[in-house]
Amino acid sequence: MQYFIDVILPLPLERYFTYSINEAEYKFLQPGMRVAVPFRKSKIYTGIVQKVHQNNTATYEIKDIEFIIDDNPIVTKDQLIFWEWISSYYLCAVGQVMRAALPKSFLLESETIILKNETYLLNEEELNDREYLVLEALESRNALKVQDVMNILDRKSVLPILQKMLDKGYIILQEELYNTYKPKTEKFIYLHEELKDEERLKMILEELTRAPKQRDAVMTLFMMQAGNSRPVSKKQLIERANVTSGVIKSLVTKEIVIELEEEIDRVLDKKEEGSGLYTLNEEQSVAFKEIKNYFEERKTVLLHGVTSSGKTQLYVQLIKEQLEKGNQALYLLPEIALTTQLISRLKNFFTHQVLVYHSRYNLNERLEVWNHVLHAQEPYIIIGARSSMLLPFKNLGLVIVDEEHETSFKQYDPAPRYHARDAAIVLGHLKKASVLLGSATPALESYYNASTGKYRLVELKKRFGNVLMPEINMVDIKEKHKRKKMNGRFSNTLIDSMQEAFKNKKQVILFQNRRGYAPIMECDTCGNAPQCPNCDVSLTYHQYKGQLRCHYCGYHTFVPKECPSCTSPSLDTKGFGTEQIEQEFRMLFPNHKVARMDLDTTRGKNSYQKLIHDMDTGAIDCLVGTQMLTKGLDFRNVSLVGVMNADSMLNFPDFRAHERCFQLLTQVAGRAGRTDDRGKVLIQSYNPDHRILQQVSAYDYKNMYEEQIEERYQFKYPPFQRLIRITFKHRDYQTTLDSSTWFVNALNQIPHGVVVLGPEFPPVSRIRNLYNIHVVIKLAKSQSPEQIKGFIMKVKKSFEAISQYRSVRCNIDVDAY
DNA sequence: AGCACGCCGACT
DNA sequence: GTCGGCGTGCTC
Repeated sequence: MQYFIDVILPLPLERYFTYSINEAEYKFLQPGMRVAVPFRKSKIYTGIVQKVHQNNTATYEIKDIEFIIDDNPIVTKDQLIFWEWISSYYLCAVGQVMRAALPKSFLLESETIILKNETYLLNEEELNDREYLVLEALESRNALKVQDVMNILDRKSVLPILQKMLDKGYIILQEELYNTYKPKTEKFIYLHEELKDEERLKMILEELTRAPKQRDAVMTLFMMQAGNSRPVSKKQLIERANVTSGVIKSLVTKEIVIELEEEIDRVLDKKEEGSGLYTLNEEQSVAFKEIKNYFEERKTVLLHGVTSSGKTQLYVQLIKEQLEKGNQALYLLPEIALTTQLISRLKNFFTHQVLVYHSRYNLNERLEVWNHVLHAQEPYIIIGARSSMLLPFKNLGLVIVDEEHETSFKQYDPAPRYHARDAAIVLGHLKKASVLLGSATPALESYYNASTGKYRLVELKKRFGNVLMPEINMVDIKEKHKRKKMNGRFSNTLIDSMQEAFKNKKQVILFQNRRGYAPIMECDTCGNAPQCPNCDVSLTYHQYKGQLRCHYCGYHTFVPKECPSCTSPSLDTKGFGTEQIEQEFRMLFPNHKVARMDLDTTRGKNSYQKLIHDMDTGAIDCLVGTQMLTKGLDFRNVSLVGVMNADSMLNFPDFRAHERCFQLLTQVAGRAGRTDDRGKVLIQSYNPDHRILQQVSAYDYKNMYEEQIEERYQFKYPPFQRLIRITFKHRDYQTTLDSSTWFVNALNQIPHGVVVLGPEFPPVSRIRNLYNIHVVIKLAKSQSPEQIKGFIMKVKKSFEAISQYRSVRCNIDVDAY
């Protein structure tokens, strides 16, 4: 009898790989377990068992597995189904989904190790220089990695040399498997068993009279142990007893105390009871009941609640109910919204364990979260970004996607290019869990789904505590310029309102969706503007750093003193970014503190947290920032929000530009007046009568929705048609164009009746020296996406077989954002 | 993807 | 000759 397994490997290959196993392994192995398998010449990879079976239809030689890694599956059956769905819907290999889902620490990979062959008696005469160098290095270090040999010989290709040395018998090559996961340990100190009774303890203490520090330590330990069931860590003891580790060491030698190293949990902190108990107000209670009714119908619910209407309180209640039933609950948020403040606030609400999962977690922490979710000893609430939906849920009862309109829920690179909101709904179906989408400015797609009955709509129209929505006013800066009422980028209206806010000891937020000082530096004489050498964009002027920077590839140079083209010294800037606003603020309000929040100021590890903290404590009077400001920040004392220029957002060449502008402006506006007093918002624009700006100031989401959805219908965009975007990238212009043209022609030869647009250069057509071309496929809802996707993959396969186009990168992005 | 293999031009 | 570049095929 022969036995086989099909294995998923973490590679972008469109198939499973079959390995043979023995009978015992056949009985033991289950889908979802990890196995180490040989792959290619000598490498060893980690695979996930997808299927255990006995059908050998293979025409090739099947290898045996190396060994089994797990005793129990670490990936659930539902996950395997989910991976399969992601792979087929978003057109990528299952292996890529596996890569994205599994914490890296789960993936053991082998590395070639070079050892000296001790049994070979070599004479130095026969060695050439390189061989001598390698063997000499092996004398001092008994093992080398391939990388080490590269460094020693100072050249790239060392494998042929090593191969020769292997043939001659000088060295031995070995594949070493790495397991990067290391449990975290901490040292704990226990009183020796025999000293537990007080009599003995007293004796010891008397013996220690001549060592007062040691005596202190023992007493402190005794007290700490008495008042607490938890073991005392060495660190704690040293701190409390105010002794050095040497003191503890002598106590260990005297066998008065015992030191034990124990594994500790990285991700579950010892839980103090959750305290935050909310009572829902009337509007919230009604919404709460509605949501629960719709969940009974097994419908996805869209919660459309104005900013600061208390959506979070509803989430907390719904999650609590699930936890009480013993279910897990998943709370998805955009990465940037996952701040320490928010997480600790949420943790406060729950008596149950809270697990957090996002990109700032290191590999070991992620692995521990995975294991906790998988083994689910008790109900957990999992708070996380996009990728946390790929965790091994057991009994998932509820998924909440907060700020569901956020485009960062769509992953772009690398594949799988999935949308966490859409995939969460599929996950919900699979796990029979309820799904709630929440936003103050829902994505048109979601609102459309709610209006057609695919989802159910629940609304919160009032702010919590009956705070009024901020008053939004337009400032016509064309007019202001004419009347000379502008001071730099600030209109007199804005300045007056800021003065008033500061007078009332309130804070101000200024929004400008562009970082740096100015997006373009230009020569007054010849009009030349420095471009990025690698990308097809102008360099942004960063005054603070004295640099010109490219926002696409990170290229930067010093600011030239004169025009590089005509040597004229009169260089000027065009447009403006947050740096310029910050600078002008300092001139206008020299007595007030200003800070800037954009990618440049939040790069450091804690800088983001610090800005939020300074804002909370009032150390900052005014915060200038980019759209980073809009992501779920909750400042209590902001009374005024100023939008420096709304026009750049309106003139963006994208069919979602208007929707995004509405969302962005509504979200920044929502930062104003979140507590008692009514906040104020001023939007400066050259086009104050623009429909979108009018809709923003009137809080008329409905109207915006109806107009935009009409346009989407007219021009055949989502949600009426699906978009699949194929991107071609290559360093050569002509190759990029030729290859994409070939692809479009091939697609058009298949009778399918879908619209293929392109090839077309996107607005920034060269990034990091790669030319980009887009081809967009528009799919009517009536057309079978499976069939079309099948066609696309077929064309892609033929495409990849063409040798001239081999080096062209070709990405498929389903439901591109 | 990523790696071995093989072919080719450019050097000591 | 030998080094390193790049195109091609293939992974159970």
